[in-house]
Amino acid sequence: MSFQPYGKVSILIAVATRWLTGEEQRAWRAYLEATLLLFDALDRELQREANMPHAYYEILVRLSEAHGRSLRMSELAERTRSSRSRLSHAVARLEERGWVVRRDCPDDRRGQVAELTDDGFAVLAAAAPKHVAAVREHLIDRLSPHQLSALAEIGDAVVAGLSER
Amino acid sequence: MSFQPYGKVSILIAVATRWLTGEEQRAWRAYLEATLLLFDALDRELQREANMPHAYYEILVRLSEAHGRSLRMSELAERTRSSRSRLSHAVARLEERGWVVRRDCPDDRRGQVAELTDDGFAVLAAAAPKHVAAVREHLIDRLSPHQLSALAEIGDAVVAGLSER
DNA sequence: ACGAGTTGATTGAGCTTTCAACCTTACGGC
DNA sequence: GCCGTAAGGTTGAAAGCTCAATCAACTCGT
Repeated sequence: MSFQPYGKVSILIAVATRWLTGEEQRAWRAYLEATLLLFDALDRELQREANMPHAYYEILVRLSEAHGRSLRMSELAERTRSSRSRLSHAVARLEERGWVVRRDCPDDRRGQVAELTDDGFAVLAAAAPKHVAAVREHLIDRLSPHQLSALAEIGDAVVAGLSER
Repeated sequence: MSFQPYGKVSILIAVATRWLTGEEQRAWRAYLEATLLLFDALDRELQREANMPHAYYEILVRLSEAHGRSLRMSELAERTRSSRSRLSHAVARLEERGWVVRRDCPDDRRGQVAELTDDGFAVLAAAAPKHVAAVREHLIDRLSPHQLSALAEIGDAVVAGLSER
């Protein structure tokens, strides 16, 4: 019987590990596999059609939805679930392309505000239809209404556990 | 009314885009957010505890489960849902660390076989408990049995759509 | 048996992400 | 007001991933 890094019952040195049961393993692996495939597909599609990775698209999305199409860097980082460092680098690239501008924050001299430019908005508007179509084709349209709401609840449960401090 | 890159009904130049409905958008965003948070957490945990990214862990897992703890590169790439290029780079790093060895494939002279070493196995065995605990804590234990089976089915549906040639 | 096309795998360049270090500015207590 | 600490944000280096190019070996049709 070989070692099973998700499923084996194995008495070891330190703590008794609660390995995954068959059902749990099946769910985790299906989810993992689906997510790898889906994100790869979406990333490739966006790269091909709009010349940006998905993370950049999400930055543009969040900015486009914000009042004045602008957000504090820290706020933008939270909304995109990105590290500050990642966001800093990404916004620097977006700024080079003229899709975003950074300005000083009026009420906090440490702060920076990122704002979506008209060019950036146009790029987003041009990219959105194909991206949404891909999300639909690969995820949404493959699920029943019941599965769709289950997915939302599952997502919420996971987010609730991880988004605290 | 502002542009909504997932949800707006907008008549544009070329094709009528089927934007996401409120429900659909909610599911997609919850799933997206959950996945970003979860994968980040798992990656950081693995990096901290075992000094490897999650993709490397999965390579070791798949090898550990295979007959003779070894697999053709192309087979390993498929099972880990990785590109060949990514796998090549990754196995090169794993080989540097002595966790994997590559040898020529006996029946196809183009082929390479990756094999998990004893060291690699030991590293995997040492990393597994904490990794499984993290998967459990952040995902599995937050879901009801019903949600768990729903997640498996959702995953299967998405995989079915994307894994075809 | 031979050439065209395909498959298996690797490589290097360029880009993104991570991590830790850093600087500046704000805040809270005394 | 001053000091210690926390918060906002950036930076550079190291590491991983992607893409296109490459090369060798296999397959199939004729």
